[in-house]
Order: sequence, then C-alpha cells, then structure tokens
Amino acid sequence: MDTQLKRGLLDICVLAAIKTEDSYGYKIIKDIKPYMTMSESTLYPILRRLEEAGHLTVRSVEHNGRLRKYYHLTDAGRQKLKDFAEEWKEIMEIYEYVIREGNDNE
Amino acid sequence: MDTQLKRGLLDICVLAAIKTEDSYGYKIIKDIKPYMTMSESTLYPILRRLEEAGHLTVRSVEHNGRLRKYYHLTDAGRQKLKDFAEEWKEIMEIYEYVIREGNDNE
DNA sequence: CGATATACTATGCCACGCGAGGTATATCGT
DNA sequence: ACGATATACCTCGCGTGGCATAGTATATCG
Repeated sequence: MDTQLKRGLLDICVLAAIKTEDSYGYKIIKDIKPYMTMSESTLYPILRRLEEAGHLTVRSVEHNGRLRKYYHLTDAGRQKLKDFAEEWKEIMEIYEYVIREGNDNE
Repeated sequence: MDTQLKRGLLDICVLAAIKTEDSYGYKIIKDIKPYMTMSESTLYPILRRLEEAGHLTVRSVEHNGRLRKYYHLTDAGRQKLKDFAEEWKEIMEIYEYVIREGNDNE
C-alpha cells in the first residue's frame, strides 16, 4: 500500500487536482485522498516546485483572516498532463513486460 | 523521458527479468533495455536490497576466470510480482483520475 | 473547553537513483 | 600489435525528494 510506485504520480496528481478549477493545498489533499494519501509536507514542496517550473500559478485569497493560496493550472501544466498521457504508453509496455508469463516455467 | 514514474518500476522490473530463468547483472540490464534504461550503479544496489528482502538468492559461478553472479527468484519474489499485479489496479484508478476530463471547463 | 478541522510553513532524516570512476578479461578492427 | 569495445562486477558521493515532526492560528463541535 505504501507503493513507491505511486510516488511517480504525485506531481501529476496535483496537476490533475487543479485541472477543472483552481484549488488550494488542504482541498487538494482531500480531493486526491480516494486515490492516494499525500501528507502536507509532501504536497507543499511539490506545489512550490510546480510553480517554479511554470506548471501552475499562485493567488492568495483572504479567508477567515488568514491567507488561502489558490493554485491555477497554466498552459504548460496542461501540456504536462497531455505529455503524461503519452508517457503512459511506455509505462504500460513495462507493465506488460512484468506481468508477461515466462515462456516456460511457472 | 526521464520519467521518475519509471523509478517505481525498477525493483519490479528486475524481479521480472529473472522470472523465467536465473540471470546476472549485465544481462538483466540488457534484457530490460527495450523498456527502460538502468545503469549499473542503480541495478547492483537494487539486487542487494532484493536479496536482503528475500526476494531473490545469489549464486556465484566461475566464468572466464571471474565470478558471475546469478540471481534466482524466490517464492517471496514471485509473490511480490503477484502483489504488483494487484497494486496495479490502484495505479490504473489514479491514471484514470488524472486523464479524466474536467466536468466543465477545458 | 478540549478536541478536531482548517490551512500554511519550516526543519531535518533517510532512502535512493545515478554519474563517475575503478578493476579485469576477451574480442574485434585496423 | 594495439587501442577500442564488450563483458562483468564494484564503490563513492552528490542531489533529489518523500515524509515525520512540529509550529502557528482560527473556527467549530461535542
């Protein structure tokens, strides 16, 4: 269940979480929870990295006297999601290689 | 192409490479090359970790005056491959979440 | 009135991928 | 004859990155 396999999907999940509409840290974690658990100390560095990479932009909004940061997917971020769909083909080839039954034994 | 996504598949790929018959480091790298590139400094630590975890056993064989280490998949290792097939279902759910078109915009 | 939910941040550990470099033999091209 | 390439193993050390821990601050719920 730890599945470090999922670790390769962390970034892309965050991008997916803000695909439909802008969102903020706490909500992103809740939204993706059905698919994977991500702690805050994992998410926020990812958000900062994605921002630096130009995949999203940040906008601070006052909320209950505190700042809430809304993240918005950029065109580059959207492209990243498309690239991911392409890369997935290679991933599936690896998957099929792995589950392919040995030709003889077992 | 760097695709840290593939990093989650490194271990499992190595196990798959010795699934049909025992193999050794250099050959494993060549065998999985069509699917992913793995450097030696990545593979050998993985092999040691998999051995410590009991997923494979090692046997040294003299070859051209040098030792060649053959790696053999254990039952535990075979189980790991089966577990992987199960975990993959969760991975596919994440994949579908990511590529699912937003309900409204875009 | 303490616990829980909301919401963001900083610090520091440890796992790990991988580049770089080391050793040694065999083979192949020129 | 000799350098390059392939085979085959190994170690060291850097940088990235996931995540536990802990801190700050408000609102709500039992």
